[in-house]
Amino acid sequence: MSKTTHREDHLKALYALGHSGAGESEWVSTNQMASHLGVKPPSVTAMVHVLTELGWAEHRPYHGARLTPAGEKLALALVRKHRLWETFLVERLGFEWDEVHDIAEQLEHVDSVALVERLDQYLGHPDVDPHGDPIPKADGTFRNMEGVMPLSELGEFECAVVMGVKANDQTLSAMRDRGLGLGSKLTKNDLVTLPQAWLPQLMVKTS
Amino acid sequence: MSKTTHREDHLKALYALGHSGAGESEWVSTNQMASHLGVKPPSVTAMVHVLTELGWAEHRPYHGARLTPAGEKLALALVRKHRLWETFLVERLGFEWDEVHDIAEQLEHVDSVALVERLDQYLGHPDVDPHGDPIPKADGTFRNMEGVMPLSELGEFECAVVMGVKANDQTLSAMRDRGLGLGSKLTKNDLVTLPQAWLPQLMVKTS
DNA sequence: ACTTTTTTTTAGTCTTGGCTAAAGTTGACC
DNA sequence: GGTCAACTTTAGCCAAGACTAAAAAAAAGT
Repeated sequence: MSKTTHREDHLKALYALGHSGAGESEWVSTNQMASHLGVKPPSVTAMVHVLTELGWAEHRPYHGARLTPAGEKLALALVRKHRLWETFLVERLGFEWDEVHDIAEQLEHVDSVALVERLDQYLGHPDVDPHGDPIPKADGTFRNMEGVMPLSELGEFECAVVMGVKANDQTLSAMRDRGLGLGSKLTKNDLVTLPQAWLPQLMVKTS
Repeated sequence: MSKTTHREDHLKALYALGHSGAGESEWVSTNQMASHLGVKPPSVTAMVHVLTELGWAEHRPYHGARLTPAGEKLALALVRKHRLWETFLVERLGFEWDEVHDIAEQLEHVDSVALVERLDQYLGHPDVDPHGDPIPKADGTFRNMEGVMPLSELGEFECAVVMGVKANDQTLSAMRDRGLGLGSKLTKNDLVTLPQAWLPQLMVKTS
């Protein structure tokens, strides 16, 4: 692994372990980090010092470490890359959802802003990855998922907007042929005219 | 870079420098390797010893190194990955052919046989990459490149088709600006109007 | 409050791959 | 054949990140 990759792994661990709860960035213990990364505690201490030096983390000795805002931004970019690649592997290459983590783990360390942005565009700016985890946007914000649900669960509604689609290439292609895409407006009528199999795949929000 | 990535880089250098001519695997000098990899000669000597130990290269001191059949097989797998990723980047993500080398350089080190095979399938088992270089098959064989030669060696001809380009990113970009690409048709007239430096770089076939 | 256990940090070593400087080979030119 | 230049290898050092063992701090138990 490159120097950069090592740092990125520790950043991601800090992010993953510090955001398990709902709130802000929490203090993460050295032991937690070590077992998460499959490494011994002294190695973590050393790397935390490096991250602190870089301004990406802060360290309270014998207490733990947590990301600074700068570190959090970098961690979010990594999460974004990871989830975009997982989405690609499942939706385009046909992997199963449980096969992609290790591969995405490698792909996420590829360094190219242009690559990430083109991949995002190619995938249709997905809001969530194949596991249902939200994909951060380029600016580090998450799409507001408030009120977004499958069309099949919507019940009574007048007008809804397509916020996302969970379907394979073939279905996506068929949907596109019917003029369906992100932002498409749907009415009650579509509930009966659209193929019934699509209803749970269309993530929508009333408007 | 990981241990593996370093070894792979040296394997690829041995392959690239040892197959510039048409024939078999040639002896490659330490200096050649070093300048190709952007590294000092002693570092190359050390890594060649490692590759020798692994049975991937043989070393004649003060003479050079070359791949063993086992090493060649591994190198071909890397070339395959590199060219498949380049094809993906250009054909699916919309990159220009002069933008993709550095990214593919990173992607080729991702370790997953399943990923390469699915990518190959996703791209429709392409025979050549965006530069026209042949993509080795999984078994290490190439498509037939019969009749393809540099434009500079073509001699008399009426009409030729560009089958491949051997140039760095800058030159590729300049070629694109002149409307040159894979499949471009050339006439006798182009021999004088095109930059003379390009003639040995344009791999063509009469038609 | 004191002792004991757990956790964390520091100290020191190993591996890998880079480097410079020096020594050894090769080969070319008189 | 001898000398000199170029190239290659060896020797010895540095950096990064892993590890073990030992010291230091915090937490827990009595």
